[in-house]
Amino acid sequence: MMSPGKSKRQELLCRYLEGNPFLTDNELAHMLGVSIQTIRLDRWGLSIPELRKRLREVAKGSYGQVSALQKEEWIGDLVDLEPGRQGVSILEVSEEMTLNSTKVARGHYIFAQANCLAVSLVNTKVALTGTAKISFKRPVYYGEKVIARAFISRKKDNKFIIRVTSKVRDETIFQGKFLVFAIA
Amino acid sequence: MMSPGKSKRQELLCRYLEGNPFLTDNELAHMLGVSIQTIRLDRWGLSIPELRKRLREVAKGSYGQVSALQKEEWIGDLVDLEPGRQGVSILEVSEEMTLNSTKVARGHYIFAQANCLAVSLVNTKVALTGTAKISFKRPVYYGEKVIARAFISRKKDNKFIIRVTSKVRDETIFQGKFLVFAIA
DNA sequence: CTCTATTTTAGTATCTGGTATTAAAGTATA
DNA sequence: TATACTTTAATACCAGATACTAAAATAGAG
Repeated sequence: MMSPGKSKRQELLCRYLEGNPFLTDNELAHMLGVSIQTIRLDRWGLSIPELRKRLREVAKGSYGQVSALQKEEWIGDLVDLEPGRQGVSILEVSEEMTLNSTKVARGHYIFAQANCLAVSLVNTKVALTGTAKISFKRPVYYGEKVIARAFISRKKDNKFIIRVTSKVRDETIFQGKFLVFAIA
Repeated sequence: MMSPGKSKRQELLCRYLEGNPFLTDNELAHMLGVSIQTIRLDRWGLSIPELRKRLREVAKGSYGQVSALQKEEWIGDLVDLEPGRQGVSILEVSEEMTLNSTKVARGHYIFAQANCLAVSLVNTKVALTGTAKISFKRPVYYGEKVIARAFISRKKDNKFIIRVTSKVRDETIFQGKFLVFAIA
């Protein structure tokens, strides 16, 4: 049997580190009122890596994400684009896009992909979405690749009506009609 | 005068570290074909901190962002919520949300705020957007605070029709009608 | 070519935040 | 009281540095 003091302390230790992964063993030892050796034993028992490795992980994890999310200016990878005519974009549903309880992608990511693609079809410096009528046909899951195809269905002056259909394999999961304004 | 070898090497050093901040002095010394002491002198001259501090910075920088972006699960700050009835959310348009040439927020952020709010009104573990009819009334600019108000306008079984109106001050900038499904 | 200044390398002591290991206390508990 | 679990201690070692001193290599000017 594990003594209640130990398991309680280990729980606390986890909570502290979740709240602040930048704590050293020394600081933890003071916070929990035990020796540094006990902290190391606990970490070992809970297989929590040392500070430097924790930092490395956080840093690495974010390093990929920084460029992934800050460049999330455009959601989805443009794989084909004929400005003024049609375009295709692919989006692989990553973990950040999903509701954490389920593995379902949040609707606005699917929308964002379609919106980005629609706007990029318009061949001007700036284009803005005016109205949109959209419909999510079925949930999209973590890991699935969403292929969005867009084409301009009508054009008048600076107004474009663009239709976007997003599919996973051959199944349509999203459809939308966007009214986009081009701005000189 | 600084020897050309030195300034060239320092430029390279910067580029290497920009590309990969995880490099140790030792690795840099090998890459640049000089001794480790030279690398340290160069770092000192360029006031580049040691590996561990660089990692700390990257990790810290991203730690703020992790909670800002990974919790970007919900876009906008919920300021009022009566589940099953109505809710209010505020979103301040930050730089990342804008098109970089102009200062106009990209439509999908405005949509995301509304979508998050609509979904959160439904008082179940998981809720998904089925269809939506939305309209962007005018562009929203960097720094503006968007206040989205949502209410359930109809309900039948597990289907909810939710209307969202987003305003900047007293001006309506977005309206949307969402059909949301609750999932047990 | 020589003298001087800059640049580079070497070496040593020290620090932090650990790992790994062995051993000895302290504490419960049957 | 004997046994098992838990905690602390002590020691040797490592990576990746700082800080400092000093010597070698190289460049440039007269």
